[in-house]
Amino acid sequence: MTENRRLTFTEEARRRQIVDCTIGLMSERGHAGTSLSAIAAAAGISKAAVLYHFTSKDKVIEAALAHVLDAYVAAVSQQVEAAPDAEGMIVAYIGAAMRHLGEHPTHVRVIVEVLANTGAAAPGTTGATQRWQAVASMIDLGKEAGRFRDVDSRVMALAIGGALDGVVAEWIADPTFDLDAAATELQTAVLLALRAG
Amino acid sequence: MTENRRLTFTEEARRRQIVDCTIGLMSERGHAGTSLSAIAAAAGISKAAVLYHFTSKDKVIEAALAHVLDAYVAAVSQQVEAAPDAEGMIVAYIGAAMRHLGEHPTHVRVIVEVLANTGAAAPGTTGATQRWQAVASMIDLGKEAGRFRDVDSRVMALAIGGALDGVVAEWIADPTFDLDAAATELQTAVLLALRAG
DNA sequence: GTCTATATTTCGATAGAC
DNA sequence: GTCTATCGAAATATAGAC
Repeated sequence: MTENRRLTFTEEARRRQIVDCTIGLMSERGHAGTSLSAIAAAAGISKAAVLYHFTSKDKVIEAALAHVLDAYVAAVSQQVEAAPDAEGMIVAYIGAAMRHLGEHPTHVRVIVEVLANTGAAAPGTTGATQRWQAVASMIDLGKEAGRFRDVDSRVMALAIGGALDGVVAEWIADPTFDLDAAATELQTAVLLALRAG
Repeated sequence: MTENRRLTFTEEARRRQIVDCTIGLMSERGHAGTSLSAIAAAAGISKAAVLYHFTSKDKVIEAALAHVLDAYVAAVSQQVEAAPDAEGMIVAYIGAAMRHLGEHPTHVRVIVEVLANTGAAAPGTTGATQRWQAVASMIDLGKEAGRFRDVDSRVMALAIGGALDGVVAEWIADPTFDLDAAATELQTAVLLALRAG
């Protein structure tokens, strides 16, 4: 038993290590540009060693995508759930998303690819749909409470998500870009665009 | 002379044909996933034939990126220049951009990649920077005229560009999505977010 | 000037040593 | 159970036929 747990533990550590390296490479070259050899080299092991822990290259990519999305959803939902009303949720969402992406710059490009590929690369979970639906329901909440205009919540949710990506992508390209200030600016703008009256 | 012009003409036609096929493939698999063989097959010629007209695969990709960006800029700037004031320019920009992308769906993914790669794949022209600067100067114009709030025009320009991409990407994934209605919704939202008072 | 045939490298995956 | 050695396919690029 003790032996089993030790093996499982190191196995998980290896998988985690491989996934981390893969995310790093994907953030530089994109998923199609990330070769198995590159992953193996980055992890300091051989190609076949990678393919032992995962059955194919696609499985590695899949695991990396899942890890990135999970981290994003976890970081964001935690903040959103603590908000009292629709406006607070939107503000919390924008703030949490940008903070998370700022703390995990290698995740940004991967997230954008997941959304761009529209589930083709992440079979089962259509990341894009998941994301806009979460924001759309926040907007619907605000509409029901009479705080927001009668907007198309799907369109606005997609726009907010895209705006986030656009701003964060610029920060990736230019690290001197003030991400905190941008988050504040975005929060204000979105509320102005949504508010009733 | 006549012979020279004829040769140049067919040469240009070939290049154009190759570029068109490349854009189609890139829109499906992304730039790293688009192989020289696939391009050649799509164009109905051999790999080496492609490499005669362009010196390397990267040059083909580069030409495709340039073509897509040029078409985008041309379509948009034409509409924007006809607008009388800052608000009209913003509205025209959003409308023209979404109409253009709607008419050229294969360009969408390529444009997003250009921006995501931040010039790494398109040496010389940093597409992302070009794009936000154009919108930012429209916003600055509105600020000077006292029509817009004192926003950070760079942040807002990036957000607007990102919002466009997000909405259009959804339309690609779901063709039943009403792009015209979304454009109207976006125009309204952006003006609300920018307007002074 | 245009493209076929070929060379070289790198890819993802398997079989089998330890 | 873990990884080295190796395979066949597909990648890009070149050399030379027409």
